[in-house]
Amino acid sequence: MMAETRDRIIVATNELFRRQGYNGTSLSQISEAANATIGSIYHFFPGGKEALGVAVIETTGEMFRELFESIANEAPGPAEAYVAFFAGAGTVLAESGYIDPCPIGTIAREVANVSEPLRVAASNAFASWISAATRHLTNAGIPTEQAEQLAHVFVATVEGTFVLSRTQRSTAPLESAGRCVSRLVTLAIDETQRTPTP
Amino acid sequence: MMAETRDRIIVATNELFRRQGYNGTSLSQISEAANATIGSIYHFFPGGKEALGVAVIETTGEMFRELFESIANEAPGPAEAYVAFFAGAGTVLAESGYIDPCPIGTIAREVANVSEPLRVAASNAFASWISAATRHLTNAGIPTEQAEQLAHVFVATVEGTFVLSRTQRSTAPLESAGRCVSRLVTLAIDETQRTPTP
DNA sequence: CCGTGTCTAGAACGATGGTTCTAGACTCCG
DNA sequence: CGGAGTCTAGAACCATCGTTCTAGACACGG
Repeated sequence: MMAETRDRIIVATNELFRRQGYNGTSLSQISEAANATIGSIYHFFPGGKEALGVAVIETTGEMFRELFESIANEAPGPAEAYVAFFAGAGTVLAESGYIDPCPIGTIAREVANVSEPLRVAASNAFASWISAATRHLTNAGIPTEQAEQLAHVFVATVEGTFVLSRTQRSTAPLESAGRCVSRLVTLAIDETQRTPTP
Repeated sequence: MMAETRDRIIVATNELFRRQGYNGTSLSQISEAANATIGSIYHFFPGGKEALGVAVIETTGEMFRELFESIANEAPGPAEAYVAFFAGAGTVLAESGYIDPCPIGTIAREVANVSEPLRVAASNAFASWISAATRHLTNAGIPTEQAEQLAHVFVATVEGTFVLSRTQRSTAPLESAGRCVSRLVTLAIDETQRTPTP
């Protein structure tokens, strides 16, 4: 009973943040969307809106990391994984009427210089994605340093295409990004195989 | 006299939006930072905060497009241009204490589903960057379709690395992105030269 | 000197923001 | 029953939001 309401609050907040950002969303909106009174929100998140934001970032961060890992595991190869990831994001984006698929980047840009707790939460979420992608790429045989570089670019491109595709209401940037990231990965693997580890 | 105040308002608003986003910035803050009364703001922007936001996006959009073009012209080759662009962005970011270098992406994510005028302004700004980059790449001999794809990825990566670098307070993502985008460009040019246009 | 147009000053408006607080309702173990 | 703990209801708080409005300051051609 208790976790149910808490989860409803987080889910509703997540969607509202994705649609209108952190500062553009009021607690009364959240209360209405989650079918929970403002008193309930403060009961579960005594730190108020900021604490709720941190919880949303942490939840979403884990969710995306798991999503990436499951797509990476199911894909026939590393290169295909990235195409599949961007393609999936495109479908979600278009189906939702071009609501932002990810609240983390939005919140980060709004408050990175204003709220340390929120900035740190976002930074941790990104870091977990980067290390998941790095792990995935080193498993494919790419040397650590280069894998980290590619992982950075992957995460950055994800966030960047979300802005671009959403603003232009088109999935074309996502598709381009999938192809390009996948090309970078195959290129790195080819190089590795030409010069095998001594 | 008149254009002076108007410019001061736009410059101050630009910086405040970069630091705290659109909804996180109040007109009273803008008024104070620009040394202009709220009456002045409404005199120059009768459409209120939204119209001011559109003006900021348009101004910044042109500024970045010109910046890209001048860097592209000065660089010894297409590949070097992108490394230089990301490196320059990194310097600006670090020097400013990791304030967002670009208000457009922030505003876009906050209000793309809430304010059509702002969404359209952001979309136009991005489109102008994409077409500038596409022009630059086709001039280097890359076929149109592939040039457009690369231009999409370039712009998306710029916006994405801004979020990432700012949140993590590190210029590493920007450097990785410069290297990777530049590698994609040289790769495309190499392919073009191997299979010259019939 | 006058008056027209541009720009600024700042009070006033209703609405809503996040937060706090006190009661009340519910569950569940004894 | 009963009472401790968990959760909800909703009024009340002050601050601030974006916007509007009316006066006044200033410049300048006649």
